[in-house]
Amino acid sequence: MARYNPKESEPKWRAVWDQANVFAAGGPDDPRERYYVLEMFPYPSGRIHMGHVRNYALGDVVARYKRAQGFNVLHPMGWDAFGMPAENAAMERGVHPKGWTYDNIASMRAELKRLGLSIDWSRELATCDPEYYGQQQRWFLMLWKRGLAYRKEGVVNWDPVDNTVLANEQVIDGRGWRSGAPVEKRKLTQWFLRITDYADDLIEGLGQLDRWPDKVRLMQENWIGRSKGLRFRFNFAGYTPTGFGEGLEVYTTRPDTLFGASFVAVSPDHPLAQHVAVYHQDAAAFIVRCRQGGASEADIETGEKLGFDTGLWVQHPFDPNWRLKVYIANFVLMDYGTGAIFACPAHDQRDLDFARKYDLPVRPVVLPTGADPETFAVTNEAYTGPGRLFRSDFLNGMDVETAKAEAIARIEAQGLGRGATVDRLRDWGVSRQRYWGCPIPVIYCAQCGPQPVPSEQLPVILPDDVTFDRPGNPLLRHPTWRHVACPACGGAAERETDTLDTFVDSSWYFARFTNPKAEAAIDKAAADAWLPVDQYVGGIEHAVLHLLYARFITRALKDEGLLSVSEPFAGLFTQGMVTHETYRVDSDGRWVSPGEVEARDGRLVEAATGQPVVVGGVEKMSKSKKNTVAPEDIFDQYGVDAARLFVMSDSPPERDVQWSTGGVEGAFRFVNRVWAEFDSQPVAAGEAHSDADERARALRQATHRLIKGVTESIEGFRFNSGIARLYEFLNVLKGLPADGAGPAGLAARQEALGVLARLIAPFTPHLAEEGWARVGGEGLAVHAPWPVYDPALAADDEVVLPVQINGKRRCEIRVSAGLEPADVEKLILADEEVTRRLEGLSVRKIIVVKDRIVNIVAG
RNA sequence: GCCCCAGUGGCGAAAUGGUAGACGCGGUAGACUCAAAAUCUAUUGUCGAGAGACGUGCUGGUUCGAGUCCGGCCUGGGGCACCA
Repeated sequence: MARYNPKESEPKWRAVWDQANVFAAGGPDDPRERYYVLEMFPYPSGRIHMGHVRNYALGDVVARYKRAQGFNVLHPMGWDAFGMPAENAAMERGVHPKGWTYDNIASMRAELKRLGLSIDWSRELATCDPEYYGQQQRWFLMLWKRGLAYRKEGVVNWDPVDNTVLANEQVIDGRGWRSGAPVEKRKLTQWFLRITDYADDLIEGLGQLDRWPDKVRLMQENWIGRSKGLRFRFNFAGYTPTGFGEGLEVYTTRPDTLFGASFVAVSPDHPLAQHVAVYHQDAAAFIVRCRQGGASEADIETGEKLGFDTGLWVQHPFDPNWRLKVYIANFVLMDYGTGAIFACPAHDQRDLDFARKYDLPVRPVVLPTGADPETFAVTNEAYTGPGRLFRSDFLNGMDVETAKAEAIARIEAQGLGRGATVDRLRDWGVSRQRYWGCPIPVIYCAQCGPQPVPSEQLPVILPDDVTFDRPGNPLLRHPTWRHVACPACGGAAERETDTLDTFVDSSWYFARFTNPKAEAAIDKAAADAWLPVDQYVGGIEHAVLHLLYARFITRALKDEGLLSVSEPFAGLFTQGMVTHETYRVDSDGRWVSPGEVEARDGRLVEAATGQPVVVGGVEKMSKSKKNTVAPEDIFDQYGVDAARLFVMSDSPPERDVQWSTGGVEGAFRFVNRVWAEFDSQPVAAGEAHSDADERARALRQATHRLIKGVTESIEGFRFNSGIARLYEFLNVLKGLPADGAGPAGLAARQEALGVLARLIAPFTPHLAEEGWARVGGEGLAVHAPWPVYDPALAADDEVVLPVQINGKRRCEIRVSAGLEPADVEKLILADEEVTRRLEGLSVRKIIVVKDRIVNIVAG
């Protein structure tokens, strides 16, 4: 009996799969029902990490299971290949982003292949391939034509050292994540995608995504942030600034508090503020101060409210004699609502802070239940709870919701405004001043304005001859690339040198996978056949950005006629992270990696120095904390199957899993023990033991229950429970005496092993093939159909019913399964032990739950 | 601050309102071995010699019966955040 050798076995089976091309998705004529499984494609950073192992192993379980169930499975892989790290590598190490990226892809592809994933590699794509991003340029131009892409001057985070725009995620504590320089707010003309056009639909669509985690749907809903309120205008009192004859429009969610109005405020970026600044030097200075990234960030952190009194006044909509001051205020955002508010300090904390600072009136108008209208006052904490309106004329006595509706109705009747919903969601700024991204296919002509690059000139390919010796965008200083003729007039013109946010690249790759070689961006027939993705698997960190952008782009492309679905992902599963203990040297606090730590005399020390090591928290594996474990090392030591098994066995897939050496060793032991069962020769049918038939039946029952259990666990994404069933079954199998099994016993064992090989196949595919071959299975395990259980065998014939007396378990009784409660009751009362325990008590009630439990209420 | 989720042995965890702790890790004892590793066997929630009692963050409630359902609190994690 040889020990299982994954190093020999695993590559062997991968070669067999490759040769038989078993993972290629079936074409249009394939009669099987289609099933599309997709994991979020990786960024080619260089090496795979345990998070990848977990993500792709989870997806692979689904893919292999569905294939065994008889589905025509599409399970592709690609690379989210554009992005900053490639440029950083170029700047730091002088390598070209393109070479760096494709090298990384090559090594990561090899690592992923080693994982034994059932991927259709013929569909592989990288977003940095011109065939991919060129198609993206084509549909980008379609969106522009429809007005879904547009240019706008917007305020961006600008890194003054790196000379580039930073995404919000790249700003840490007000500083650029790379340069460490304070980030400035800068106005730049940028390309935007009109995601706000789809805000309604994106919210409504969430309701149909019943195979998405509630958490993700909720996060998207919050992100879109719809609020209901009133949009109305104030007329100016006295002087009306030029251009504001229509008044000043504000948005509020609390129209009920209009009688508590104290002042009106506009954003520093509001046209009115700009207007005032023309005449007022102090106003101009105030606006500059608000704009300065650093200053305003700090103000926000301390929550300090700053304002500038414009000297203008507006009329209260319900009382023309009531005048309100107009301020420019730093806490009012231009890109939310109308960029202007009316303030009710008594019922809004920010307004209250501002009112206290500038000594403005605070008038409570909502009275909490039970409060005294004479004495109720707001001092330093605004009252935002429910109550009844008071000091509010026609709103008096109404609750907040009624008052809101009434105030809106009045304003509408007066023709000053309308009830409105406003979303927190902003349009998506997609311009990046980077080289390593998809060029935006636009040409700027001084005469003709922005022009789309003509179709025959697409794709706009990134030039290879660029330099990274200086910060900023290499495309901007390339000597020739951007100088082109205007497609309209033929005169001298310039290309757009910005590239698209990489989230654009990942917003449609799932559609491209359905036919990655298509002439058009999307092969409609293939996309219609495969989309939506039946099961998408990835990290929760993409709950909003990627998953929202993909939903948006899918809708935009549908409206463009390129797709037929609105929702790209019918099922979504968000898996947890892989964590590990952290270790630090006690004396100097240095992080040390698990491999550098060893136990000496019952204490942990750093192997190299002997210094004591303290165990820190369990955290996500990260290079900075040095708590990573390299997948390749694990594969070398324990094999791929053990690694796959462990990341799925120890925790439910949605939760974090803690990597531990002991844990992977346990998985490795299981692999070996399973192998030992496959490898053991069936005992020659000699003299059958007297209870051989009984044992055979018990094994068959266990086998069929196992099929049921594992199948249900996979269907419910409870892979850890499914694996526990397999462990359990192995213990049963090992516990059965080999001799005297008899013909029935041998047959049952043969059945058990054949079932086991197929049930482990999604988790440990290599071992499954080895076992399937050993037990004489037909063809390959990957081609073997998923076993079907016999319900009669999976059911119990006898059950042990616990007997409770007054809710406490006292004894148990063995009865045949399915026995009616009335009959159980008779048996119970006749039972010796029950009778003994009931001595001195009178039975009041007996509750029998069929095949479950008996509870006797006695007193 | 607002919104959401989770608290079960030494650890990761399991449990359609029905025997709490399956399965794994770790521990203990034993077998094999000259010895160790590996492997195998037994055992392992706490208290108790035992019968038994007590145990799912705390606290009330619903129920014949609550880890599970409902109310209040505590702790931890996540998301959003001058969003009017």
